Amino acid sequence: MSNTRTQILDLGEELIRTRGFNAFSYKDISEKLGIKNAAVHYHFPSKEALGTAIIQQSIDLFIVKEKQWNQLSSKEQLLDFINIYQKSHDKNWSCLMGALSSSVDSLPSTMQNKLTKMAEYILNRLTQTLIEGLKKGEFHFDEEPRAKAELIISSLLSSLLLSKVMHGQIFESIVQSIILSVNLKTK
Amino acid sequence: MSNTRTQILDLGEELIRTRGFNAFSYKDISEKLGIKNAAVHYHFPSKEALGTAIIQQSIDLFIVKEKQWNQLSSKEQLLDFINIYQKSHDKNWSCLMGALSSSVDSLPSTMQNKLTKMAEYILNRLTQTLIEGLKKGEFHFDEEPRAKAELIISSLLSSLLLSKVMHGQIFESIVQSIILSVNLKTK
DNA sequence: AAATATACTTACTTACTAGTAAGTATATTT
DNA sequence: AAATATACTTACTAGTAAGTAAGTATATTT
Repeated sequence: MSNTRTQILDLGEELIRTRGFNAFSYKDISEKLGIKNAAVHYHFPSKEALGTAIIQQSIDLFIVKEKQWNQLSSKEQLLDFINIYQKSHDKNWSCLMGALSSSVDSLPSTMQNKLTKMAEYILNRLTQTLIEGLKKGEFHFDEEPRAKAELIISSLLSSLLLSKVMHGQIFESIVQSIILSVNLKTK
Repeated sequence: MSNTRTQILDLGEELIRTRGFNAFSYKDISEKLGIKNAAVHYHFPSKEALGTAIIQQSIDLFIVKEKQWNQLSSKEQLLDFINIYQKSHDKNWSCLMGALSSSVDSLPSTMQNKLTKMAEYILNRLTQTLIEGLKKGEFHFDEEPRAKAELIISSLLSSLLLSKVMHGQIFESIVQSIILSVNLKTK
């Protein structure tokens, strides 16, 4: 796998997560990487192919993370999950799901389907972490684990989006709320 | 104010909330309304002008709603707020904030600024409702009202986005979580 | 050494984008 | 009745979009 291909994928992801899928062009990528737009088409024949590859890369990355989770406590798994969003927040990027779901009706169906798979994959995995953490007594909450997972993912996704628009510390505030709501003692 | 102007505003809002600001053109609007693209430019000289007018329309609508709230209990205010999102969910639309914040870095600064104002306006108003509801004993929760308002807005915004991508009842599930978390007895 | 595969560039096409200048029909005001 | 304002259409421009066909330099394989 060439370096250029990786650079295109990474820059494409950045552009999607800061500007949105429909707000960047192959020219944006080729100029920044010092290549011609046809070179981008060489690696990714269509924007649809690039888009799906970027989503797939994100899924692959999560699968790697997930494997590491098996060695961690449920509490550590949740904190590691939150940390993914923390890193995005530090760069003032939204998450891929937040970036793409808002314009999903304008996306090619291959991207829509991959996005659906990604969402369900991540939600299922976080639900699993919550179920196990409850069983082991690491978490304490009354809601259904799946509903709790939906709430956690939703609020993290939005807090990245709203951080870009609002002043104040909404991301930090949301993270605090999440941690309190599963009864984790972090101090 | 002409009917065409209103139709452009409404269709523009629909396009933003289903496809995103960068995924529609004046052609999409003119064709659907049976007019020429120059007619759209007559009412809104630039896409930036159209975009800011759409955000402003949304703010104006919220201000009207807000005035009605003064006659309602805090509980009713919250349910009415949730109902705004319910109506969007019924149409499978995202909210304007969710639709625009994800691509905020690609938007003209006038739109960015108006979006910031809208976010802070709505968040302040919901915080006020929560503070009053707490004081009057209509709500029961331990968190800071502003943090609670952030969590409610975030989770509603995201649940609209994720509804477009995931199967299942995430919107309904999130609404239930919110209602439980302020200790409203709805039954 | 020749053939082939990889990673591009050059040069282009077609289609669409926002935006504009000038003209026209109709309604409203003076 | 004439002047003006409103709400458009016609016809265009300049720029950008995604995408492609054909060529080239370099590395790898046979």
